Amino acid sequence: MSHTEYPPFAVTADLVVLTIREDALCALLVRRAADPFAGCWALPGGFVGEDEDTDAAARRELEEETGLADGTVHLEQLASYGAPGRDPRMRVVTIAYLALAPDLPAPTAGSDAADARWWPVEELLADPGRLAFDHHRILSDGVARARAMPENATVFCRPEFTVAELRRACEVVMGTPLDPRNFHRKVTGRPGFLAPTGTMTTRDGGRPARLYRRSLVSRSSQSSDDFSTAPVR
Amino acid sequence: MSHTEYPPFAVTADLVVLTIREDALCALLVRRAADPFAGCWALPGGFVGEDEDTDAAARRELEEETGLADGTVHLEQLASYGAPGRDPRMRVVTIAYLALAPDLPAPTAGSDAADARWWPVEELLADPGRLAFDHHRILSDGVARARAMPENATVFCRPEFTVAELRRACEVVMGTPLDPRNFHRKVTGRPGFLAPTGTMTTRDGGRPARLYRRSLVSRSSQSSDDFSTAPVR
DNA sequence: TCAATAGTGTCTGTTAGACAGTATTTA
DNA sequence: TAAATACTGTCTAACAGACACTATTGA
Repeated sequence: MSHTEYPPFAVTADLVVLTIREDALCALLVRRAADPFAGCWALPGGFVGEDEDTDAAARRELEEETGLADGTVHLEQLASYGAPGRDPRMRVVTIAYLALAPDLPAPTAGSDAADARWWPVEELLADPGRLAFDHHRILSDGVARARAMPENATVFCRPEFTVAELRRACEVVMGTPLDPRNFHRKVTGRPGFLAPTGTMTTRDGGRPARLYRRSLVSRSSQSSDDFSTAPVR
Repeated sequence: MSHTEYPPFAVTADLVVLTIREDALCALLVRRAADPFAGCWALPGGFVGEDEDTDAAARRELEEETGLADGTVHLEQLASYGAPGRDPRMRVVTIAYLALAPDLPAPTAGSDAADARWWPVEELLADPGRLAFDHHRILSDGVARARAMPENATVFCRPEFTVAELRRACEVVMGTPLDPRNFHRKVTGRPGFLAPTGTMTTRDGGRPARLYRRSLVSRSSQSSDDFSTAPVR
């Protein structure tokens, strides 16, 4: 580019927020109050501020939408979407973020959202026309990413959780049943992955189970393989 | 955002183009002709056109810079970079792409580049102040991504290549020596990964080796594990 | 002949996954 | 006691990695 003229873009940070509710992977959607797509369900998000880092904008939107402090949530960049015409008003580039959150109370409707609620992703993915803009595609990409990293299923659990609870979270994310005994061995045998609290609980019934907390050991030292203990077809 | 006002951004598509030259992983850089950072080396790239898809802009820049037709090159989105102040002139959001290319003739200087050449990434990564803007960080992210997917090392090879040539490409990408025999068994034993051409070559010396072509079988059916046959320290 | 590289076979330790069996709670 | 869940042990098939060995070229 040899001269200083560049077309102006609007930039938004949009969120694929996933959680587990009633044994189903769910995504947070808001119902749009204004045109375009007024009344339609869409991913939460919004325009990036003039002096705002795009990552910071994502964190801000996340907190506005869920009320969640950072640290409880896993937040990472997903991808960018910049096809012309994806917003009928103007040229918009969207930077999508993937957020994995523990189960939350009913979400609060934001200022520009008529409504906000959790939807099972299976239902959403089955109907490509349900979401505004190209949000179906973004959601689909986000769910695929989440499924590819079941190691992060700990963020779907309470701060202190049992191995069985973590296993059920993994099962929901992956969509496959896992062998409880192999899962237990694998997950407890990985050094630095789970930190035992020393306490027990009987909230799952049966014999009391040890409670664990997510370990704070640096993630870099761990291989990123999953817990696939799928019992095969 | 309840009203229709959005700060304007410029959007660029920048490229981390990697190839292998003389057994070293190299990145394509251009020397900037204009301010800011005039005379400094930077990633190739440029502003996204008013009616241009961001992905298309990346492909266009790639072809302008390397003269390569699509199909010979592996191109994928890397990440977005949108911190305020990363371009001193104005607010710019950069969508970075990772391109893996076979060895190419000396690159042609573009219209806005005073010069263009390949640099060993090791040298570039060792000096964080060498590149313009935040391009050191982007390059670093791109190299990390490339190292994480040695399955794609075939794009660094000629259209028809031997197992040894593919192995050397993998070794360069991963930075580790690989056992030739185990590598051979693993790579030829993976169904649908390599397509034998039926011809042989002696260009590597010694006993003639079979030539292979990258197989066109859908990638989705393959597990994404690597070829790590590292002989350990 | 030797040197170099291609390609195959074989062994060993680790791991995934299947599943038996024991332990500890509530009803 | 039975039912439920937690946890441990063991077996097997597959696989990674180490390395011996044979095959086929050029010098």
